[in-house]
Amino acid sequence: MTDTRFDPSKADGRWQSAWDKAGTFAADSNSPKPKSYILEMFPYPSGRIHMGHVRNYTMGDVLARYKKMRGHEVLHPMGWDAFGMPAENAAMEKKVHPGQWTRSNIEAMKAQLKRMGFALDWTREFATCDPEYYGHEQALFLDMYEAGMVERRSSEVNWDPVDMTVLANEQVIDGKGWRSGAEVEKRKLDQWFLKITDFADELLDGLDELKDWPDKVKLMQENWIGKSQGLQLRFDCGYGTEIEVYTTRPDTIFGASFVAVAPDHPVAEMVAQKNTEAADFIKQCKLGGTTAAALETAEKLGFDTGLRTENPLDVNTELPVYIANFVLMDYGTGAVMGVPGHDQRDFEFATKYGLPIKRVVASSADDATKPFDGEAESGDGILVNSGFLNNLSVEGAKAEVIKRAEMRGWGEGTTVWRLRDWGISRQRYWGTPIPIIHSPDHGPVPVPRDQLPVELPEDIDFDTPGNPLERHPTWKHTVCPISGKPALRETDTLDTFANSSWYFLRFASQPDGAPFDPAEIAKWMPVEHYIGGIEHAILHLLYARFWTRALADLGKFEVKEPFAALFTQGMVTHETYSLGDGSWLSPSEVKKDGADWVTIADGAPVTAGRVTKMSKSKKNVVDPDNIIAQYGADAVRWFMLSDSPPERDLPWSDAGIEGCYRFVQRLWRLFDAIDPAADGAGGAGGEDKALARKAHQAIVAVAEDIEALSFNKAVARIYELTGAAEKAKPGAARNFAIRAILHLIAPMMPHLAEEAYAKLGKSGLIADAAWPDHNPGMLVEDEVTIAVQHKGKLRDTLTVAKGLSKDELEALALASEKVQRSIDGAQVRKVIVVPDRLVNIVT
RNA sequence: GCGGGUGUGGCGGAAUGGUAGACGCCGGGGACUUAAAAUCCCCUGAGUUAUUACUCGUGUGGGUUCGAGUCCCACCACCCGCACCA
Repeated sequence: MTDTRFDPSKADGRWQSAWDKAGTFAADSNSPKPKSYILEMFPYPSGRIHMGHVRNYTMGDVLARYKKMRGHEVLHPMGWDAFGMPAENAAMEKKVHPGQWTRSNIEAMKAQLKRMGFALDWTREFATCDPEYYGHEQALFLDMYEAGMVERRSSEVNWDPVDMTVLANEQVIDGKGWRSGAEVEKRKLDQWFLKITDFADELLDGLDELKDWPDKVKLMQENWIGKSQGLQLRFDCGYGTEIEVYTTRPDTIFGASFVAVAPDHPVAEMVAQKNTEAADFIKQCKLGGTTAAALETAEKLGFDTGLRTENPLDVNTELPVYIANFVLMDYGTGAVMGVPGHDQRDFEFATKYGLPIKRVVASSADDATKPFDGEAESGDGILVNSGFLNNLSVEGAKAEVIKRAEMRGWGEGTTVWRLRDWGISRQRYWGTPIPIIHSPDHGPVPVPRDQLPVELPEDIDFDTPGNPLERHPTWKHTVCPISGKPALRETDTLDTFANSSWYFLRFASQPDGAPFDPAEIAKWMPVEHYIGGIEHAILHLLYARFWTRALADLGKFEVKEPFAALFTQGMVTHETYSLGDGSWLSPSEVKKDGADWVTIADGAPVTAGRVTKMSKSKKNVVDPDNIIAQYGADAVRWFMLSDSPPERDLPWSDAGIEGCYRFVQRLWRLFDAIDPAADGAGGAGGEDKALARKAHQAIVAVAEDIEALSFNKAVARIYELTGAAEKAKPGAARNFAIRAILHLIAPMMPHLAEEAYAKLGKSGLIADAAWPDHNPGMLVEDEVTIAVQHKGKLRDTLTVAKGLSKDELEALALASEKVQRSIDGAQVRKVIVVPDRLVNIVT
């Protein structure tokens, strides 16, 4: 009873080294135990760990430690998603080599992660910028290349005409280059693509197997893949010109009032050759960025080509052919038929250019002439004003039009995917070099396997914009592997999403001469729980699923889906602070003065603003390191798990972390209160039994909560049991409850748990201990509280023995004085009884 | 613009269609102390009221039901993603 305070500054480091020394968290693939692979999305080494990482890795850590207590052999690895643009930006701004910058960031962040006491297997650590890792990635790329999964074709990029460089979407701000401020243009380049569309069907169907993925993520992926059934039809424009159009609404064909093609459609280009106005319009369309959001929010512009076509089902209608900026060459056929009445985009376009808006779907035949209320109607109904389609349902009309088109030969029913092939070329230095040699005689040729990895040159400069690999004096000059004649290396590097598309396989096994070992993959994969941010719901997760399927197709292993269960956690948020001039202040620069906020420096008034995601730009960040130093890792971990459900945002608060620290100390005092002499004492009656029951219930409930990742509920249970144990009299039941609490918190507050475990004289580590057993007979309550309602409103509650019959409950409820007063002599018409729950009396 | 989500006290949140607000934070009152810190106890959705009790209350407006935070319809606000940020 000498240590009245738990001192994390001493205990944290002690147990972190103890785990390291014992190799507690090194995964043994030869263990006979059931395997659990717990993985959190690995971080980009930006320089500092942020609270989002802390939250993410704390959740995974609790699961990993819990599974270990449950007798599983756990793989819980960590590494670094180390390629990417920030390193190049640092190189330009701070004149430091991207590799050196990245390596020192990794070192700093690893030390921070260690201070959190995460149960990680550091023996499997790697960074994607390790030549060994990206060398294997190059080999996998060549495997895909040789299997016909890779293609080279022309595609648009954001081009900065002043800096003469390709820009990422995030570097385009309001259509202008972030550094030069120049108007960005779309420019076509030859680039490499992975043919993910060949897997579209599989990736869509595979979603059904993912029982433990959130429905919202599966729905987002489903919509992204975007399988649609429709009609591909041809419009004859005369002069031997035909426009192939794809539509998902063939039923509305009688409502068509124009045809529009993409600015880079062959027909648009043909028109532009003879018509300078058309050429100018297309040039206009090339301004601005390439993102879908930019294209779709831009004002809808069209150019009348002068070409005219006719509706194949309604030859009396002449349809103008437009070039339109909202039509995408990449989707469908690059041309659409415009039906303004039943498509909002077409409606706006038709309104702007004075084209007819015709109703062809209505809720009933009587509404055939009903005017539109300022917008298109895309809902269901029956066909009107549509000749032989009249009175058919939308679905029936679709089938009828497709049937007729196929019969007459002017179109056919087809499936179209929204998903596009994955452009993986990046005109940048800090990435995986694409292992291809451009031979003057043989075209693109794979780099021979024995020459892998193709390593990045170290001596590069970032003094001028553009790709340093392209400018390097010697690196790209090599010889053709076939002819031996001089040839040039591919200077594009792989999209960094490629690096994160197979890292989980490398964590599971890392043999010397191969990317991974199929036997080890079979032992560990799929990942049992994958945890990360919702922002990765589509791209990263779809690409990782694709690589896994592609590699399985190549016969590398059997697993088709990499992540059995997915969990997407919310962000860590914080209040924002700003001065009158709108400049942001960090939480460490402000303090509370009564009800107001002021600067610490000179007491100037501060406006406390909205609670938003912690971000450097708004300065509303709290550095985990400072918090760990002040409160210890366990208080921080507890905060990350408390209160907010893990899938929702977690608002950081100083009061909250202080509360967590107080709870750490409260537990420490409670653990001190175990009295081994009382273990044999105490009966099974009254309070003792109630506390013992609470403890048994908590053991079951906390386990269920952790398995469901409902950490906030587990935390609330532990608070409840702690409160009950504190109030209880010393005795066997109390000792049992306290020991249970010690084990229940072990995955969440491992340093405190180890310290208390040792102090209780236990040998070994609680990290290696088992989850406590419970007695099923101790779970059942023998009394229940019944709600008694009159006309749906609560009038009284009754505490009764569990399992009373409906009649008994009804009698008891009617006997209640409060209920009688409420009924006030009115006639009872109906009584609803839910056993062990409630009685509702209706008068 | 399109796709997906979220909305409950001062704050974070809990609640198989069945007692709304568990648990935590903040706040108020008290105990201990020379004093403070720490700790412990009590109160704490709003309103009316005798501490009895009643009314209102889960983003807004409708609906289904004996009973709706939960189900249905319409709307509002905010957040995430949109293919070269990771």
